[in-house]
Amino acid sequence: MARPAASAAPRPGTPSGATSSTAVSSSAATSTALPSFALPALPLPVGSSPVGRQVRVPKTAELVAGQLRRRIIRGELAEGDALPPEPTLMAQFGVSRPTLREAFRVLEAEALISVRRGAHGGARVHTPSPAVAARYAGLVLEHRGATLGDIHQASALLEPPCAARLAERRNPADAAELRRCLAQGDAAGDDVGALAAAQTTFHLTMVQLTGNRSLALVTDMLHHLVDAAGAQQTRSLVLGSDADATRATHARLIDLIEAGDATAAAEHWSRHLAAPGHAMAGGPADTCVLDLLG
Amino acid sequence: MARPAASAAPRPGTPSGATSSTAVSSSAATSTALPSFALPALPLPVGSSPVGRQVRVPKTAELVAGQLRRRIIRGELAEGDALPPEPTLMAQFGVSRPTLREAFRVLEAEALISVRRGAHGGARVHTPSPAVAARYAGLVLEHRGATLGDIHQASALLEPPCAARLAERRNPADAAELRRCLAQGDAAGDDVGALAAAQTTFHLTMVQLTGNRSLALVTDMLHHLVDAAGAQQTRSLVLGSDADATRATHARLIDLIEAGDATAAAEHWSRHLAAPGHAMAGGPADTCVLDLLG
DNA sequence: GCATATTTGTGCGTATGTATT
DNA sequence: TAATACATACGCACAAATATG
Repeated sequence: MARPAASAAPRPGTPSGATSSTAVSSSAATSTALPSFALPALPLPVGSSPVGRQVRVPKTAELVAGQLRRRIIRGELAEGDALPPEPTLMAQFGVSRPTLREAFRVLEAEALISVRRGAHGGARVHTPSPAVAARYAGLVLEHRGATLGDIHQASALLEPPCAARLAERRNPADAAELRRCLAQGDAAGDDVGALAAAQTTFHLTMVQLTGNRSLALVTDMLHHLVDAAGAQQTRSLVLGSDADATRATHARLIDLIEAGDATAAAEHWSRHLAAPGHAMAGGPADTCVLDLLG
Repeated sequence: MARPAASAAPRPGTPSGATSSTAVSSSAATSTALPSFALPALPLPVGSSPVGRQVRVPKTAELVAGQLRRRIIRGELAEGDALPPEPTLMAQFGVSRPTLREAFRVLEAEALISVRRGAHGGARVHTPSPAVAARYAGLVLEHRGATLGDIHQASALLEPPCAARLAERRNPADAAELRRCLAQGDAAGDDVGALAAAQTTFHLTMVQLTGNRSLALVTDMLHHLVDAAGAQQTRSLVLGSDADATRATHARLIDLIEAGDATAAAEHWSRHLAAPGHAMAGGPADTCVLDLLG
């Protein structure tokens, strides 16, 4: 005997009686409050050309995590929303507690939820953050032995074209936004942390104004990585040159953008990023391999 | 009673008697074969300026996953290596099976291990792949409503400077490597899948030859995303223009690199990526928001 | 301080899949 | 082809830690 009530969901993945692929999708609540989700037929990620593809039977927890993940990414579950308590979710998904907890750990590792215990605890939803994307990219880079200078070089190659694009379109709002970042740095005063953050924000904002979300994300990820790496090891290099010089350089970029001189803006920014104080190009960071995760 | 043997590890995270931060680091094996890892004092990822930082007590499974993850990233565990069976790991880490399984699910979601059951099954180690990094970046982008065209624009802005750099340094080996990619595409023949793969490889190789691992990773991620998105929805757009034209364009880039004309190479590549056939700039993909994960 | 709600970690049993014989 | 042994997958129930009011 044992496994007396294996719940309604008959372990998807095994081709039992799943003839109708159209999920039941019960219209709202019947009487008990268990309508929301149910594990549908698995998508079976078959790939490309070779007809026979390696099959990887997805574990139940993976399916549950996938369901919740999709709802979060789609925006059906927004930042701060509370997920139902464990017993409710167990009933809704038709899985046991260990399985549900496995799904929770996965989503928690992706920073898509955070689980607190105690009264009024439970799982809370979070917006997918560039920091997590950066973390995984950092894993790959660390495994490949990339250096800190490598990452900075990438920024140095990526950002100048963005500056050029801003100069080309010559939108007054862009310059205004950048000046606001400049002011934010001025307001930082003695707080070196706030000053560094403001300078990072300047770079990121510049790319964001381009309007390209992918470039903005990549830039954000790269800056996250230098922050994470720099926080661990070489805390000294940060702000190598004095703040006044960088401020002036940033201000000059805004002028060039306003003037509409694309090539000058790109070249200016390229020089700025190659400067030893800021960029540590060819400097010590070039030989300093990443070591995130302690 | 119950919880009869809570094992040696007294649940790190609780500041019990962890006065000595230097881990014990037992010198190899004592007598029984459980020497390898033990959960050390948690790193406590305290952040930046504000002294009081939000504390997030790490779950045990998270710690176990972190240990294994680090060993994989550091290269101590290489591709294909088999992890010990569950009972052994349970003893080594001093955790129960559900906890260990939670850690397994996390690492499996990160594609750092794959667990098969049955005889000679168990967890097998995998190299961190750009595909996973791309998946998480894709989550962020999808949540932010980025379009397929957005991603392509990023590539279009990122790759030309790489072409310029190759032209500047004028290394014969670079041209040779690119010609090999070209030949690979020629060998594809009628197989459109192989042809598309070869063309993607050309782009990626071009960036890889730059020597910058971060740029290579980012480029790889972007291409992974268009592949994943394109595989789902608009399978038609792929290879919009005929293959001969793109082949000629690719070949021309090699010539410009060999000639050492950096600006021409960059401009040529920029035009190539902006071409409607290849780039779908301003085309239908511009309004086509990402929809990975079904 | 105490009651309550909620997650956390654990032990153990059964089911199922996989390779070997 | 069938039997068998191995290893994970999933389930249930209990005790402990924890945060709220």
